[in-house]
Amino acid sequence: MKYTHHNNELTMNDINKTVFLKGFVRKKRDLGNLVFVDLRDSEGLTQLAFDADNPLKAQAEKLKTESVIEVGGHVRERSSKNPNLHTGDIEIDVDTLHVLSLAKQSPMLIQDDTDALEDTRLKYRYLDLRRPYLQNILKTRHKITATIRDFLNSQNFYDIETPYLTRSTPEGARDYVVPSRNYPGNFYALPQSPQIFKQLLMVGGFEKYYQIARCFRDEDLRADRQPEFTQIDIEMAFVSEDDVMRLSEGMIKALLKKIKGIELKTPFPRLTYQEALKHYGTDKPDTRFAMKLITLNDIFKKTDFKVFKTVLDKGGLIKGLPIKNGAKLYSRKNIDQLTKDVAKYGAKGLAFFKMQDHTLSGPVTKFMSEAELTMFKSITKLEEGDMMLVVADKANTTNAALAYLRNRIAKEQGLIDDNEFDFTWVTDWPMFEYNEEEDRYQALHHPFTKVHDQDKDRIKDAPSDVLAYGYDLVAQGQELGGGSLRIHELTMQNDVFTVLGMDETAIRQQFGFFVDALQYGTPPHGGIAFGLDRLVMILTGTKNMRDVIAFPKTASAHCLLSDAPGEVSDEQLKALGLKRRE
RNA sequence: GGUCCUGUGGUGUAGUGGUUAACAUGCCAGUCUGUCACACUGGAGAUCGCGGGUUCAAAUCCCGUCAGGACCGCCA
Repeated sequence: MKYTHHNNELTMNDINKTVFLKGFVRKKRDLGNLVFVDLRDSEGLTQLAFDADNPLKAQAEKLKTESVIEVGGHVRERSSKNPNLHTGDIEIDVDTLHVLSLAKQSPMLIQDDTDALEDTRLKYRYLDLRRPYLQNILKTRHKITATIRDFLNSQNFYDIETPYLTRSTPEGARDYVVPSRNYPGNFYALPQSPQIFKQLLMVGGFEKYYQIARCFRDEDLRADRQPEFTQIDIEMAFVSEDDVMRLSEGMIKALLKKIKGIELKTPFPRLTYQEALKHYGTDKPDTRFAMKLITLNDIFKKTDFKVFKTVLDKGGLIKGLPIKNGAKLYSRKNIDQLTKDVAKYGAKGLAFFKMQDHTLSGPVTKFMSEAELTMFKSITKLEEGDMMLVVADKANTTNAALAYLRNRIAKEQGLIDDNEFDFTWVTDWPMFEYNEEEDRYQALHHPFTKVHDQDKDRIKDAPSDVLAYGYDLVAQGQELGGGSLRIHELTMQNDVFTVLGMDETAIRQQFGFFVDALQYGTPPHGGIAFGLDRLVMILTGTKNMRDVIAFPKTASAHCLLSDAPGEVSDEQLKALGLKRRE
């Protein structure tokens, strides 16, 4: 099929040219003795005109919406122009028309303001994808990956693929698992990330590696989490934390310039993990607005207020979220609602303090001494009309609840500028975190993260105090990427495995090949991985991850288009050595 | 695993105990020479997600179930 132009191209400069166009019939306007057809392709719209004396007019009247057609004709000036359309000054006087593919009635309107609900859109994703909105996002996604590849190629990185069929490893997310035909009863696992393989590439002597790699995690989903997602995976030998962060900043800077025309300032600000938690209650703070949390433990050291006293006796945390002019903005009823909403984070209550008529009021003030009130005012620096929401609970609960409130209230009060791009590093992560339910330590980042030099001799003695060379890149309150320097010495790696509760047998069995590799000369190395899907969301202003993926899955990991997952035949099961239960 | 929201012509919605199940859009037919959300006239199109229960009577109330969504847990 030949065509001479796309549908966004023709203008007054092309008058009288003979052209061939193709595309979908977007809309037909039949005025009786005159028929107009909007022709849509991936680039835009062109209007076709069929006059009263055009022998093709009868055929045009019968055209079905979304059919694929091919037309030939010549470009002419419109007698009434459409200033909203790039090709709005011209139209095509058609002299050949072929229907290449007849369309039956579409289950949804193929326009940006489609009225279809998301499950319909996912079932007929190929129709949904015709909408300019999704076309533009996926085109931007392409531009983003192209820019990233250009940037990393220019820095002498090699793009190397790693296996999708690999080995299940303990720790981390639940694996997607693939049965082996050659080894009945054994399974491959799809990678949660290329972590081990990219480290082995460093051992293999490649000093700069990257890959835009698919990753798979069989966990419950969210608006910003899909079961398969894409990472921009980077690893480098002989580098410091600063080297990796500087490279990442260069890449993000190049992206924002190319995609948004924004000149970002580098280096990005840095916060330690401890600072982030202290000021924002979360390891992924939205730093586009202030509203820093204030720790209030000191004020209530000797309090008579039972709720607070109990919390402090158990080593808990009392923190406040200051809200400028909040005293009038938030009524008792509003606060009751916030209290309810914060319960899902485990917070059992929400106290408030209001500064009105230069007096501190609130349900807790009557339990406070004059000295405590004075101290409260001087620590919180509340001004006339301000309010403070206070949570007293286990540290994790207090932080989670207040971090939620901070984001929510900032949104409600319009404190967030959606066009502001704010990238921040969160550094100095603890190596381990204690899991109370399972009564064991877990790696906060992953078990291959290198610990700070000054901590390396006390990994086994004081796991909770050990810090790691880890760094996350946070933007708009989302974790965009994370990385670390990696362990390249066997002793440190073994110490970490030991803290994680693995004895020598377990280490051999699960990571034997990896531990072996470390013993043949391992360049010190480190790297980072960015969530491509989230990056595209931020750069296209999309709230829903499904909109940045061509064929996404539902919140229950179901593909409505192909109806995956589906059953397999008894023959297939037999070949794999598998049996159905019951 | 848990909490909450939603499910009504092709599509999106209205309908809180008795309606001819309403509206918009799309679709079909007709009129129309400058539309571009064309306009106008007429028409077809609904097992009210599914199963059970309450009731003289259920789209509507109750229970269960399925599907979609948001969130908590989970996601090294």
